[in-house]
Amino acid sequence: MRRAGHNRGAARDALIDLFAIEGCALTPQEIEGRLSSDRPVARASVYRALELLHSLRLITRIDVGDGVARYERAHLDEGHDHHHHHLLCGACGELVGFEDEHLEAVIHELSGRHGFRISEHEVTLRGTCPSCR
Amino acid sequence: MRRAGHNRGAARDALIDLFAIEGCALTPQEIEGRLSSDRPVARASVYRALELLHSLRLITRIDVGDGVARYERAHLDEGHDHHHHHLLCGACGELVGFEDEHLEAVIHELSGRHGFRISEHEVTLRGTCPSCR
DNA sequence: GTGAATGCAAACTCTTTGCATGACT
DNA sequence: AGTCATGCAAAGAGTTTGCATTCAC
Repeated sequence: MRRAGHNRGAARDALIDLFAIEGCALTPQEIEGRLSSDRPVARASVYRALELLHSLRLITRIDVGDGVARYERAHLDEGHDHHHHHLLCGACGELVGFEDEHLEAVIHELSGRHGFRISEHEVTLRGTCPSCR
Repeated sequence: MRRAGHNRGAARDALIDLFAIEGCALTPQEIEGRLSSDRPVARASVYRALELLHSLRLITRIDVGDGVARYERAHLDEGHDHHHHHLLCGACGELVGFEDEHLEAVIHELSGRHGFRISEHEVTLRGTCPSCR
């Protein structure tokens, strides 16, 4: 499916496998670490593969404001849309995903009202997780 | 009002003045540029003042995913809450703010349902602005 | 006068790029 | 064989930190 003019290679394969397993957001560092325990992958290859997958809309980039990028697979499976957003704990840094169809509905409705043609949206809630309260 | 144990200085004064004028998100680079046309302010002082104001909750940090931080004054005035979110044009990079009380209501309602105590939230819509269509 | 804020410059981290090597088709 | 992905190392950008100086109280 990604034979949209791109070959496969060790780094890309490994990245795809990782995203198939891991559902939520990962930083490039985490990705490099996980991959290197199996077969070492150069940092540059991680970034290049991430860029490619992102441009093909197979992964989503998330930025919670700590200066590092995070990526997770795009949840665009036909039928049930597993699109989700994130809760970030300011104390321990835990990042968890959540879905809310009401929120999606409001954003979708909103999208028609500002002259922009909206293609993506991102919602981040910050606070304190149950364990850190 | 920010005599919460902090003195004033040229850099902080200038930053506060700037945020009083400029309502929407600015990057540290933009801030340094604007301030330097008046009285030069060192980059380090910009970052330090931003950190301070942010820790005092007087400004908000926004990250739209392009690798640079943005800050704008916190719209927490009593009475009318001018809290807003952002539309980002992927083509020209323009960033504009919008308010939507319906969206706020949904997020507020949502906040009680995940065990987290939510203190902030951030919504970014990405797409194409009218001029870039 | 004392302590805190500022400026300068160097250090650090994350990310990107150039170029040669190696792999996939 | 030819093309494209990978690895390594160096470059680039944004941000942070150390230390001496200057300013605010």
